[in-house]
Amino acid sequence: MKPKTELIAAIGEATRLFQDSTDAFDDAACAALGINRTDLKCLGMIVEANSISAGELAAGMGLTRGAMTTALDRIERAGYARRVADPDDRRGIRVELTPSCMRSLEAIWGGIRREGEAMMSGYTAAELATVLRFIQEARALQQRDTQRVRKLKLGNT
Amino acid sequence: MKPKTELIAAIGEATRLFQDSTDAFDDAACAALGINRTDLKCLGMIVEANSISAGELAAGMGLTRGAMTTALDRIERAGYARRVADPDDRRGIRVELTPSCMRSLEAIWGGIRREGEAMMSGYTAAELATVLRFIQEARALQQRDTQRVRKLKLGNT
DNA sequence: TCAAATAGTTTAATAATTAAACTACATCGC
DNA sequence: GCGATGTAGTTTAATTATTAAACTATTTGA
Repeated sequence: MKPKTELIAAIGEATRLFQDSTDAFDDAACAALGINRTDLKCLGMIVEANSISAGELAAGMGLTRGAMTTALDRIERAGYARRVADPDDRRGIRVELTPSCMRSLEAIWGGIRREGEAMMSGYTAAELATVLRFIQEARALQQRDTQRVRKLKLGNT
Repeated sequence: MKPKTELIAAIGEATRLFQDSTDAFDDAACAALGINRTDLKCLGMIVEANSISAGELAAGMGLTRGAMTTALDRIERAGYARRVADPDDRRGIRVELTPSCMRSLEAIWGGIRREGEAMMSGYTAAELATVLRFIQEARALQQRDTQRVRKLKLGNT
């Protein structure tokens, strides 16, 4: 077994490479769908929520409502989502994926999801529990540090 | 211990959340530095390479050389990198980080790197080896699937 | 019931990117 | 050596994405 310091350095590097590879995957997904990264992230949020208002979407995306309007115009024109009237608020709309979009997302992510599950089934439950704990701790740490960085003002000293 | 199917589902979800949190961290880093995501990714590539030509940078970023010129203009104006003449090719330039940029990057990433190392030191060497293997397998799988998705043409059926 | 707030759209201006033309230098075949 | 061809980076014009702010329609609540 390698010493811990080496393993720790290797995990740091591997994590960075994994993030790069996630980025490349998302780029390929955008190219396949013929949309940009903003719109892909938007589709992801709609999938999570199942149905979501334009305002909630804008807030979650970190976009202005104006930008959200044009993004939804693009996405709707591409046939991936639809605005539907909000039954509870006549000013509002809700956004839903089209069936065609769900099929496309499945064509892109279905394979890697199934392969990932197969890969993970090669680990013992104890190992999986370790991996899960690791990922959750890493995320918690990263979220705390994001708070710290948000307060950071760099004077470019 | 939870059953494996539950652990597998939980790891999938945790990975997604970790990616979102990485995205949020990078956004905060951009805000602190006063640059955009393109330029942040660019700084990351320069850090990795230590010194890199404009053309290599453009290729790595997936940008045209024209876009690279304007990105480097922005980054140089912000004081984070410098063009220096390539000693081996009088047409070429090489890009390097400024000392000020290195300090800013350390101010942003130094904390999380140290905290990450401290967090990992709470795991046994065997556990770390499992985590490392997991991340590397996940990346390999994702890279194979990226290839597949690159060939995918979706007719939006 | 009317004033203030909210949801979404529109508009004008700005920022980032591409494609293509351009300049300067390097390299390859003769 | 020398000219043809290729390469590195920049410039320019057009396109795309985003913001800020004004605007319309509706809701909320005093």
